[in-house]
Amino acid sequence: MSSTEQEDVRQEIRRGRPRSEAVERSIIEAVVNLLEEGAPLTEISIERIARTAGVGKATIYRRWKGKEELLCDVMKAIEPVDPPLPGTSVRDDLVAMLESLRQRGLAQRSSALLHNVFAQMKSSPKLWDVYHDTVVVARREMGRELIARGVAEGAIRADVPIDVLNDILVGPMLLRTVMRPDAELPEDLSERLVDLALQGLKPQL
Amino acid sequence: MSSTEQEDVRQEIRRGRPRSEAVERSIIEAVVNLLEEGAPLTEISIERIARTAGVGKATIYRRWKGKEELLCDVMKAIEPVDPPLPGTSVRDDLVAMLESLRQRGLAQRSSALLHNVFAQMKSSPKLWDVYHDTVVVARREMGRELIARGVAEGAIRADVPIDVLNDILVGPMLLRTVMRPDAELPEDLSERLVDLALQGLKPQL
Amino acid sequence: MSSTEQEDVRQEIRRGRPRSEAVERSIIEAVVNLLEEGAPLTEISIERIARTAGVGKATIYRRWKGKEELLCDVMKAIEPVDPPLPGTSVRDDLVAMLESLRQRGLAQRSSALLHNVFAQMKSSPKLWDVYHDTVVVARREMGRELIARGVAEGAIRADVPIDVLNDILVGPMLLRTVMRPDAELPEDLSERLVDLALQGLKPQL
Amino acid sequence: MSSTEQEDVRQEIRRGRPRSEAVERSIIEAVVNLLEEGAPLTEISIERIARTAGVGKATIYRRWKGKEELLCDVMKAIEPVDPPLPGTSVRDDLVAMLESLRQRGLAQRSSALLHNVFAQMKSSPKLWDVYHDTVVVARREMGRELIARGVAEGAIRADVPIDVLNDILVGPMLLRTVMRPDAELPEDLSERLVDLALQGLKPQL
DNA sequence: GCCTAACCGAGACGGTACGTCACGTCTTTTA
DNA sequence: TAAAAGACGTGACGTACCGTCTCGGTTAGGC
Repeated sequence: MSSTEQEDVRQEIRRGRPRSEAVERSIIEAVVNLLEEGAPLTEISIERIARTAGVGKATIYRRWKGKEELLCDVMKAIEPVDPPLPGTSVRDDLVAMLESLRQRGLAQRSSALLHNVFAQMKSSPKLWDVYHDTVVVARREMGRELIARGVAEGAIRADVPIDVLNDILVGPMLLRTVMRPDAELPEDLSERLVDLALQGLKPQL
Repeated sequence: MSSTEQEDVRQEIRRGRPRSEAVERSIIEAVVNLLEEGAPLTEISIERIARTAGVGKATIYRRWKGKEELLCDVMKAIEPVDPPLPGTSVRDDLVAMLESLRQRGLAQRSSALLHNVFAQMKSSPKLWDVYHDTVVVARREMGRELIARGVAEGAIRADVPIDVLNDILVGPMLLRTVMRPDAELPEDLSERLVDLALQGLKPQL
Repeated sequence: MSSTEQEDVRQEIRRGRPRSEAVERSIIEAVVNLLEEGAPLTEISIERIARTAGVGKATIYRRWKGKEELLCDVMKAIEPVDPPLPGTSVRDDLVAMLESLRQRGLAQRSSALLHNVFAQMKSSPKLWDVYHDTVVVARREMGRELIARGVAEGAIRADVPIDVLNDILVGPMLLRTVMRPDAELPEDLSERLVDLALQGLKPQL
Repeated sequence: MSSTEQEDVRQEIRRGRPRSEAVERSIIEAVVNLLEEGAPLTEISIERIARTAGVGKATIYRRWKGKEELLCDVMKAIEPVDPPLPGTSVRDDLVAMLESLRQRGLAQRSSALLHNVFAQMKSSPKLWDVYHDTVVVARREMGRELIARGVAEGAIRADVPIDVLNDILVGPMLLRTVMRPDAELPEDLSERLVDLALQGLKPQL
């Protein structure tokens, strides 16, 4: 199901030969393969995708309006699902949330595929927007709920807007994974960042 | 001065007609104008730049190897210089550092030019790398020195690697300016972020 | 009745839903309409015909092998029948034969439909061939019989092959109508051409 | 020199790299080769021409607006020049004029190239028009002058419009060569047609 | 005051990809 | 089984840029 027609759920009787799902899959798979070969986004032309997928160009344009829309669907196909939170304590859940970000960062470095998508997803504004609207916003919502729980439990101060608190927790890890692709990501990084955020940077007594 | 020939400083006797600096300027200015008109990076073709600048294509290729290299020089031309730190205290300097980031974020939203460059600078890896190597790294160095001073003065705990501390301070503001272009950036944001980072998120006694 | 299945007259028991004759008519009518709108043959695609006729493409391909065969049937549908000869004299019959050619020429100029078909029937060799084999050859046969009668009656010299005589009579009118679409076709042209051909171009005593 | 820019004779200073005549030649030659291989006009796509000529598509479109204009220039390149008239007598000149038409007809049958061009030149109205305007009209003018001379010399009757006389002479041969490609063209055909036209079809005393 | 080399604008050149259209075949549902 | 609808692989269309390559014409230093 392409992103352009998601709203087509209404029971319009689709006439004529139905679109082949196999074709849809092979197109997305072709993009994934090209990405895995390390091809930069600019070199992944629609014509090459069609050739790789063994598909006509028109078949691609019938489903997506352009390369960007197609890539959005590809991204959705690759994007891993966030793991459930342990739920033992607010602090542990915060650590788990950051840990999933760290894992994603590691995945980017190990998998040629993810690396390519993320490193160059900065490419198109639309692609970035979709990523932002689906992944980022969803995760932010998760963070907000978590922090609200912490505030209610008295573990987190109540005199600061939740969004600011969220940024303070998520920002550092995101800075490391997205903007500093060369930085190390030690195993205990999530714990340290959460604890530092909670306790502050001032010397402890 | 183009990035491709910086090493050409050695006193090779350049014969023939020297390259016109006016041409160089008008090319960069053309890109800036196109960017200001809101044209997405993909639509800014070399041919269009040449047309806008009233210049032959070869004249561009004589100076830069491609669009990316040209854009790197354009970026250098528009990138504002960081303001000096007040130096009154480590806390004030940290606030000033974050404040310069916040100003940049505001500029991106107000100036069509900066907005375009940044929002889509995620475009090309090379462009990103140049930005990273020149601007980001430079600013990180500034942060590192600042924090080192804070540690020496006893204002910041010494048991955490400086890079981690830096990320904790810079990350939240960067998250707000770069990755959440829709978020508000209140005037006292820098102060609040610094203070929160220093004091921690736990409820204060 | 399509040209591809003319030999299908034998009483093969046709099973399943019978082909709709109305569909057949509406397809040919669609072509005629498009032709009347002045569309050049190249722009009359099978898809457009199907759309105009409100018919599936397959329904067309089930009946004709391609556009040319379809057009042949269309041509048969619009080609007017030759009027009968008066039979009063050989000379009058020759005039009547040429007159029917002249009428056709005038029709081409007045009717957008005929004009289009003829002016560009030069299009496809197959279409031309069909026209030649059905219309031209048939008319030639008519001319041959007429001239043979004239020779038998002593009105036409017997020392020249009939085909040559036929060409001498028909050629000038055809040249005017087909190859010189701008030329005038005065009412007495047929008479004058026949008389000139009979009497010769030399000055009369 | 392409047909689209013939009027560019005015001494405009041509700037930029001049168009290569070799390229121009190789394009036309490519079309000629494809025609000689017997490819029907419809199968001779611009892309195939470009491929055969080892040339970019844009290079073709830079010179000609489309396939038709290109074919017009190709036709000019193939079209043989009419031989000079003997001038001994009006009758001999008329025979020579018809003979050149007959030769052209024979050439069409022998050379795969000419055959293809003429047999399918009926293709495009534009191509036909160009042929008409350059070749046909020119030849008609030749015929008109010839006949006017005959009338002045008293060899041809003066009471008939020259154009009609011309059609009576040229029509039969044209009918044979263009519209009846299967007909025989005996060596003495030109003489016989001229003599028959002059003397008339009535039995001679 | 030439000479010559490199510059400059313009634009032609062989390519590649674009997004659209039509081809003729196929695969659905509905009749 | 036919019919309407429309998806499918194919391939041409005409356009836009790519990066390279000529052109005629400038514009400097070195002779």
